[in-house]
This record gives sequence, C-alpha cells and structure tokens, in this order.
Amino acid sequence: MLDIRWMRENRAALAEAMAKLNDTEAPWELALDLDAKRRRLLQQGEALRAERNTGSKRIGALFREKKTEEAGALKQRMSAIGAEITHIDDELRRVETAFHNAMMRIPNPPEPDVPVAPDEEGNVVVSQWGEMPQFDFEPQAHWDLGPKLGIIDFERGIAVAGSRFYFLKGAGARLQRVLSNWFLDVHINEHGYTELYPPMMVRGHSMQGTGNLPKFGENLYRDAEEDYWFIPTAEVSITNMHRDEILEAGALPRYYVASTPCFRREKMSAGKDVRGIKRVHQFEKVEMVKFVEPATGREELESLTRAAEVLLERLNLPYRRVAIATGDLSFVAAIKYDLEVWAAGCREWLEVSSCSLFRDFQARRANIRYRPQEGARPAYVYTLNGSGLALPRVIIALLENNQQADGSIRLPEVLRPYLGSKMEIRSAAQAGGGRRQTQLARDI
RNA sequence: GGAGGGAUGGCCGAGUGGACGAAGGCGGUUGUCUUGAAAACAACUGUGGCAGCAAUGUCACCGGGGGUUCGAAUCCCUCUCCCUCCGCCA
Repeated sequence: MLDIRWMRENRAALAEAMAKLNDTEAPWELALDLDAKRRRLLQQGEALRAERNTGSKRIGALFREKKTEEAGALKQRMSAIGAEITHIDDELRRVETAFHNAMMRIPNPPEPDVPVAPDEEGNVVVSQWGEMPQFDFEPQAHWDLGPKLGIIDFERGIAVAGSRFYFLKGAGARLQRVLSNWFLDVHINEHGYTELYPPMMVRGHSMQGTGNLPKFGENLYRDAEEDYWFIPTAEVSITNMHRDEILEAGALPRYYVASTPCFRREKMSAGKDVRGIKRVHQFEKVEMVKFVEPATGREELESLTRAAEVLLERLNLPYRRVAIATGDLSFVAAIKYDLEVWAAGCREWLEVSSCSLFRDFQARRANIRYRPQEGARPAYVYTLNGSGLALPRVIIALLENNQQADGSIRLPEVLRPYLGSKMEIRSAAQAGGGRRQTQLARDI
C-alpha cells in the first residue's frame, strides 16, 4: 500500500510509475477521488460530533442541576444531530471501503534504475557467473535421470496426490535435506540470519499484508472450512511476524531465515513446465526476510542477493543475475533481481531465487513500524526478501550439470561435511553386485 | 469436541451509562534536594486521522466489527484471541 499523502502530492510521478509498470488497471485516480470525498465527509462528521459531545456533556450537567426540561429540549436537538451523523457515517463507510479496495490494488512504483519495458522481454541480465558444463555425450534431463537413479518417483507422486506431485526418495530426499541444512547454516553462521520455524498456514489478513491477497488468491490453497491459507512462501509468515508492532530503536536490522514447504496452485501456468520438478504444487524453499531502516534498503538488497549467489558459486553452478523490468515486476516489489541457474539437461535457465525490495509497501499493509530514535515517532520499516534458495531447481541443476557418461552424479565438494562418503549418486544396477549392492539398497 | 472464565495505556490493575483518554501502582524522562548516588518530593510520560506555515484546534481509539442511546470502556449482538477443567492426540 502506498502513502496517500505522497499520492496526493505527487500525482504526476504516480501516473508515470503506473505507466512504467504497464498497469492500466491500477485505480489510482479513483483512489485520489475517494480520498477527497472521504476527507470531506470526515470533516463534516467531526464537526457534528464535536457539537454533540459538548451538547451531551451539557445534558449530563443539566440533569445533575435538575433542570430536566432544558435537558429534554437539548436531547431532542442532539437526536437530530445524531441522525445526521449516522447518515454521514454510512456514506463514509461506503467511501472508505471503496477507497481501501482501490488502495490495495495499486502496485508499488519501481525504483528509478529498474529497466523500463512493458513485459519480461525487457528483463536485463546484469551479471553472469561460472562455466556452462560441456559433455562428450548427450546430457539427460532430470526427469529421465531421476527415475533411472531411483531418486525421483513421478508415477507414485501422481498416484498419491495428482499431477505436479512427486516423491523424492533415498539419495534424492537426502540431497534435498542436506542442501537445505547447508543453506541454512551458511545464512545463520556467515550472514547473520536468525532461523525460524514459521506457521505454514496463515490467516487471510496475513496474505493481505504481503500482497498475495486480494489480487492473487487464485494461486493459493486454502482450507475450505476455516480461514486458513497455505503459504506459497515463508515470506508470508515471516513478514507478518511483526505485524502491528513498533520495533524499538536499535532493533533493526533484523534478518530471518526459514526452510519451509511452499504450496502453489499454479493455475496461471497450466500446461507450462509440466515435466519434472521445475514447477510443482509443493516444494521446499529456504527463504530470507529482512526488516531494515529505509536509508539502507538498497545496500540490504545487494547483500541479500549476494547471500543467495554465494551458495550457487560454492556449488559451482553457473548462474546469471537478471534485473526484472518494470512490466514484469511483481505487484509489491519496487525492484527485483532473479537468479537463474543453468540446467544442462533441459537446457534452460531456471529461476532459483527472487530477491526483492518492497520499501514500506508491505510494512504499510501489515502495519510494521519502528522508532528511528528513542522517543521519536514511529515510521514504517522497509522489508526485503529473497530465496536462498529454492530446492527442486537447485537439485535439477546439480543432477543435470554433474551427470557422468554412465548416468551417475558426482556431487560438489562443499557438501562433503554433510554427505560424508556418499558423494556420488548411482542407480542400484550401476552399483554392482554383492555387498555394495546391499549397502546401496540401504542408502537408496 | 464439551463446560466455564477472560481481553483496559510500556507493564500490573480499578472502573457496570454522563465530570473517563480513563483511578492507583510499577517502569521511564525531567527537575528540586545531595559533593555524587540512593531515598524523598514535584512535573511530565499512548497512537493515529483531519484542518493549519505554525502555535494549535478537533475527532477517533479501553481485543476487532456491528447495534441500542442525547451520550458507551460500561448495555446488546457477533467475530478473533487467551486461560482453566473434561475428552482426544504426536
């Protein structure tokens, strides 16, 4: 949500921002009209209320003085004013509801250096890291590798839960758990984050705080009987953790990290990315969320993005940082970088992280404030978040990029402290007979 | 799932229709006293909307929403959350 005062005083800048975002539906003009109407009604109502307050006090006094007749007459006048107030309040309520709805549908204006373009065609690769692996054989995609190695089971996932579900099994499930642990450990030990175990179902108002509702409800799962919504990312629970709070001076910045499942209906992407585990209804993600002082917003975005990039570098996965163009920016983000990792089997750049600065847009919706100095008036915090990282697509890249001619996978050295001797993934058939096979049967 | 009890300022807690933005206490800030500290005493000590250059004025807020009334922290309805006991469960 934007600051209505800023909107009033910066009409031209607002119009320009909406044009840049290519959002022709944003009801910003309506919001400004309703705001003017709202303030007019507010003033009328308050003038009447002031009159009634003094009148009512007078009535009380008159009764105490036993001047009941005078009090009765005054009572009648106040009754008339009361009716008028009711009338204005009704009107005001209608206007305010409409105003609020309009405000909730106005997106966050972009930062000045966001590439301006109507859609994702305008996204700009700002940096690239690493070498794309070369093979002297035809590299396979993970949807072939996974089942052959016995570490991803699509058929049974679909049988149990329907399309876009899967089992990770044996070394596959372990790889995900190990990666998740390592990501968390790096963020906690090296980047100063505090680990959380957050709720994975939340109330509707929390979805509003992060901007997932009202506009994007169709991508969310919800409980049919009660007001519970499944989080599409831990961002929702963590950002709302400090809702309606005033953080004391010195409490910022706050860095949080959590590994959680994410639930997405993917209704909007029907038929897209249907093979493999690229786009699924449930996936694990390590999410970083920051609450910071406004002046530090941009540098915090840079360090957040770096915290995610470092993981890819240590895994030796080639990736690129993409600056998202205005027309492709999410509703709540003021600026966003996507990190895309190269997957050699399906020959695609896969988004594994999305790092955004929201300025005070989410903080206004969720009412998260801080005191700049002790005793100072509260101000809205800036929030940021980014994945560090989304697990399935990292697994895809690790499998596809590190595959050997025989179909086995060699995992990066950085994971050795977590994997011990299990640095290779092989199918049961490859493992050979005898003792080794039973060993692997136990492993896989 | 059943029965009951609650939600008041940073914290504790009083307030059952009018003088209540809210007693009292704790905490905090400032001052007096003191060489300094403590104690004592005194004053101040919530958030937000609107109007205004400002001083300031005004309105709202006693968990959320709605209602009754000239007037609601107080009465009624409803929702949310918390606590206790029973049941069930990891």
